[in-house]
Amino acid sequence: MMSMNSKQPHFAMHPTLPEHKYPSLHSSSEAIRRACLPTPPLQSNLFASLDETLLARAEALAAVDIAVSQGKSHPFKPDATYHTMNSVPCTSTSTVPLAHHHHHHHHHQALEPGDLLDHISSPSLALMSTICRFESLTLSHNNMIALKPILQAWLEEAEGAQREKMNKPELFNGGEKKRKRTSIAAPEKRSLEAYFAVQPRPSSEKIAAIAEKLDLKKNVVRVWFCNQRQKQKRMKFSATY
DNA sequence: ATGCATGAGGG
DNA sequence: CCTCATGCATA
Repeated sequence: MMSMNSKQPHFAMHPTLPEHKYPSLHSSSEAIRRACLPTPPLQSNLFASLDETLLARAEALAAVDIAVSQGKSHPFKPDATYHTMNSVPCTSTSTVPLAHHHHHHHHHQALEPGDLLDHISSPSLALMSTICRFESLTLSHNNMIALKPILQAWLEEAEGAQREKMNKPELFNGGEKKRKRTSIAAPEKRSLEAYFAVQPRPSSEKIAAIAEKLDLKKNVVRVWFCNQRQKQKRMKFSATY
């Protein structure tokens, strides 16, 4: 109905530092992406390359509580033949466990590495959403391929960062600004979809006209079309398979 | 789980 | 300007 978009011109002014939480992930992202581009499009072997163990390990790290509680009382089975060593005995890894199941026992032992794991290695909400899209097939093919090494790298980085994180004194804290997400109302969204159906790539002037008609910022409309095109491509891909 | 936003890279 | 991968906020 009305313009519910209460957004700031943050694209015109971003005074503070972008704060990279995962610099290693960022830098490796581009490198891996470019390294994966010249690879032949083997879509048939897509899921063959997506080792279940990789996702399983990521999910296990995401729910450290589970892995910890099980890791403490890890019973070695003499009859089990695990030469691959990375088989985390977590909860069968069906889907990403968003909830935190705290099966913490009150062990009064002297030192427990589990207590360390309990406070760190939060996989960050960003990575979580990526994992979600990974599993819900809302990622492009190239993206999926590129993500496999990234996930692998993250696993190792997380292991190394575990002790560093808890020693962190939280140096610069206080200048946190939340990004506002514009909410496009349903009627406006339906209009945009109608425009998109006839012209998925409108010109700058057309975008401006649409923006004025719907009482939205031009950039909001432009970004909406960009995102809509991305969504369109993903849907085409997932419809193929 | 998904919608809007950002940023790098390409043209 | 775009696409593409990804992040952050939200329903």
